[in-house]
Amino acid sequence: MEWREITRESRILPREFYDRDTVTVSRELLGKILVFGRVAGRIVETEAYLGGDDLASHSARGITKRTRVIFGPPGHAYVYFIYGMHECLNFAVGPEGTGGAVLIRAVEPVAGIGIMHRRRPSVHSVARLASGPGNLTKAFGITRAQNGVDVTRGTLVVRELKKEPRVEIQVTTRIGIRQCADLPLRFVIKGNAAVSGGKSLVTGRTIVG
DNA sequence: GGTAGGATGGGCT
DNA sequence: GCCCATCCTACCC
Repeated sequence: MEWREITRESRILPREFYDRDTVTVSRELLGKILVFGRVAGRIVETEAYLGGDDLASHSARGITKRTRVIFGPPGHAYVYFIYGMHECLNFAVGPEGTGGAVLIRAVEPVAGIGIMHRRRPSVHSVARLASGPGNLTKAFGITRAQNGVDVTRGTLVVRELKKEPRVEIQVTTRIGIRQCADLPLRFVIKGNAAVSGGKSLVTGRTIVG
């Protein structure tokens, strides 16, 4: 897709989009266009991390220096560092003071594909460039420097195409967690090649087909 | 096609 | 000191 088409035929998602319950926002982010600088991709995989009782959420133990962004106003990026080498992108959702967040796990590259290849020289498949939360941030150049930024304005935004193709959503359990591992809170565009784990979905049990 | 294991550092108890 | 919302490589079918 050309940049001209992306900017002309879409609008930046407003704060109200993010100011809703975590599952709704997680589902509706599928098919939207994530943009950072000169790189863009279509979101194909998300996970919901609820506030309150969801022990898999970083927000489960309350407000700390790390988690304060999650409890802040909706529509801000929460970027955290994990396993000593990877960073993961989330959006704070729901009203200020609540602990909901959406993890962006994979996008299908749309623009800036040459840049992504340069950042990930060992990857030769376009669909794999930003497939998985750590791969996505590496391909996009997103780091903890983006933690806390407003994603309704600026260089890191999500855009909604005016003519958005209908997507078929598959729901599974979340990947790579131990607590609350049986909750149906992972959402993918069914059959999309950029979904992490490939087409088999073996790492997350399918709840709704 | 598949999986086992190691790299690596910050957050929190 | 232990846990962790990961990924890559090596190696084996």
